[in-house]
Amino acid sequence: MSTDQATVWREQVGLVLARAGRVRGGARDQVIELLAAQPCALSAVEIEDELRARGRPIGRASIYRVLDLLAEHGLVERVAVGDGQTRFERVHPGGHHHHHLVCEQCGRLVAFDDPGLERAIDGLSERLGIRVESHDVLLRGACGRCG
Amino acid sequence: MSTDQATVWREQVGLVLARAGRVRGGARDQVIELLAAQPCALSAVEIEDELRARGRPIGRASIYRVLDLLAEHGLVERVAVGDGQTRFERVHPGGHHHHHLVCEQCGRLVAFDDPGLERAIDGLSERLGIRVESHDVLLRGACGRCG
DNA sequence: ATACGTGCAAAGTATTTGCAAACGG
DNA sequence: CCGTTTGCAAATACTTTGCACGTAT
Repeated sequence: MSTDQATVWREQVGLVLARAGRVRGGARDQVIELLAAQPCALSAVEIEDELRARGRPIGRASIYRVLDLLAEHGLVERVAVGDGQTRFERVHPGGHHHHHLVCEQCGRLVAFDDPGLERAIDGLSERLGIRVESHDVLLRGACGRCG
Repeated sequence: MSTDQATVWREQVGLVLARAGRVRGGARDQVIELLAAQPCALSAVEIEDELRARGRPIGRASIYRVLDLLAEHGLVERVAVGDGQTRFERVHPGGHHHHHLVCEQCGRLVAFDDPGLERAIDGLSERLGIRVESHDVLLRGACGRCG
């Protein structure tokens, strides 16, 4: 068995979808393959452009349907950066999740994680009398290259 | 002088816009008045609906222009919740900013703040070698009423 | 008078949906 | 075969822009 992150995720996706009675298809495989190889989140439009650039053009509607399907099964996570585009990135079973910095200079999306931040957020439930199911942190600033 | 939050903000807006050479207008005053009275963020569409319901219909384009103007001058902040709508809420000079919880049951947007969270985020700049200009935290879960 | 403000209609962009054809098991 | 998947085109939904007219100072 493989421990490579991309491969693990690809296998996980295959399992979950098969169990859900889904049949494989060319378009979906392409989207999954592309997402598996990404270090960070991509939008539907970015996926469309990238696949077209690779000579595997796929209908935009299909891309949205694939992303919806993956999101329903918790295989990808929606990342809202605040420009009018929703981005998607793989979610790993273990829960090892991270957050993002949008670089205001180069526009790149950079991932990071921080245990202290997670701890601070975990403490909120109790302190505020709410139940927190999930959370997102978005930073704006300058990335390591631009800073 | 008033210390009421809503009034302070309204006065601040008047000052800044006057200094920027802006002339008052009916539509803008309505939007500002509405935002001043809000406890939390509103979208352009919500503003339009609310003003229409109050018998003061205003063109949607004007609402967007007013919000853009206010945002340019740092008088409102954009809040992205991840449904395809941008929301806006007043920003206070002192910087006393907060974050949001989207209740998955009732859909309400609830504000909260937490010094520990801010501290954790402030520490990131150094630890990650990036420069953080601003940040947003979005929680999903159940609010006090629904939890 | 002059620049700013406003509304309407049209354009733009991201996303969703309907439907018929192609495909997988 | 039969249900799933796909692509296309059309429909939505939010937001932006162009333009003619109204208004504040």
